[in-house]
Amino acid sequence: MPYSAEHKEKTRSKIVESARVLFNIHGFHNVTIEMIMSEANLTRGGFYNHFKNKEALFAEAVSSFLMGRGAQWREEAGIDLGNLKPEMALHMIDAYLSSKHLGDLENQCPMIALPTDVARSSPEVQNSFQQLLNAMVWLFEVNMDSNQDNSRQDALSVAALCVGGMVLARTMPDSNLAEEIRVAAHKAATKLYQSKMA
Amino acid sequence: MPYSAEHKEKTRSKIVESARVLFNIHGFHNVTIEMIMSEANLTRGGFYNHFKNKEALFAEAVSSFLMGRGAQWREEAGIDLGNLKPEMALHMIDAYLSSKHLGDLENQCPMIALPTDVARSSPEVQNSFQQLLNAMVWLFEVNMDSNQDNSRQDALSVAALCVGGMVLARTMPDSNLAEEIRVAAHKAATKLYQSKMA
DNA sequence: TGTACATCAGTGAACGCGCGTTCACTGATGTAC
DNA sequence: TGTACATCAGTGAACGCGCGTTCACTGATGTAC
Repeated sequence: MPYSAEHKEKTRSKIVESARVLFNIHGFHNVTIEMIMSEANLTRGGFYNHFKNKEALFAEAVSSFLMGRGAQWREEAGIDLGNLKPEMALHMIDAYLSSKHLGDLENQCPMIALPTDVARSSPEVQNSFQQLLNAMVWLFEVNMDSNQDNSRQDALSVAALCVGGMVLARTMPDSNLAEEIRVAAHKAATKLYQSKMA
Repeated sequence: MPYSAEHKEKTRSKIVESARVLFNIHGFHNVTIEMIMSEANLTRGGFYNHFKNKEALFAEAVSSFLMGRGAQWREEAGIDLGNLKPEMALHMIDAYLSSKHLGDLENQCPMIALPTDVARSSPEVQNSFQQLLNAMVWLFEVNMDSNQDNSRQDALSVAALCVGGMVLARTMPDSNLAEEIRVAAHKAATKLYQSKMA
């Protein structure tokens, strides 16, 4: 049994991570297997030792964000899932709708970078995407005052503001307008969340 | 001077329209020149009599929505730009965040169908996209009470809710969740607009 | 009015490149003895 | 402990298909006379 199982697992993760970054920046169709593998310091032929095809990798790349780079995001924003407090959802909104996040194409949330690609991809990819949204909505919802009505509805709306604001800001060629959108969505999301904050 | 200028203009529009529909449904990369031309009852070679390349057509397809199929949308929703009334912005929100709009992939707003493709495309395409957003924001802003503060900010937020809610709803594989998002965004957008309605 | 002509929108075959995928191979590693 | 061996992760060349783009051509149309 040459090469340990950990060895294989490790190169596999390297591939997933370089794919995540490249897909995020360039989009699914503009990234080639060759690009992904060479970014991971491998050659293209080895790809199929690890994945059925390009689309299967896409699903993994999207879902890897939640526990990978997304966890780092949460940490930097002071969000501790083991010890949640209602202010932490505010930090999430701050971090998500920050100009840093807008400019960080590499490590941006895939919901901003790839929604269109995902919508036209396989169910596996869409499920990965849905997990991301569910996690985000959960964070808002669980920190809202459970005595108030419609907290789920508002949690969903805050998520729509976060994603919608960033998707639009990312696409505008006029960066002043992009900033306006980002700031507006940030204020609206904060206000909406605070109105229901536990 | 064989073939009238109108003749050429007519087939040109036919190409733009079939491109708009196909891009909307399948995304930029999944549509071929061959598909576009045969949808317009033409053969692929003629394409370059009308457009510099595929991306130039993309820009036109996106911007054609505003005065083309988008105008039809507005009409059906009872929005008359020549005789605007504040309720008409509510109708816009209703129509935009309707389940009909969500399911109508062909004639959906390109901001929902194509944001990711546009973000990675040429400045021309991005300008077309920005026009769409500006038009939407303008409709909200101009109908808000100008005595109140931050009406532009709220207009931008309503737009972010409209687009974000629909982008997310379109991408969810779980259609119950998709509906939840759409309805939540609709309520939030309506409430936000009404709070500033003129 | 009818006919020859020039134009150019439209045709369809061909080109050439790039990319996803396959495949025969190689060589690093862990194991058996 | 050292050596032969089996495994399989990784290599890199090749395949084959599809697509954007080009090009020589054709034939429908408006114009000149």
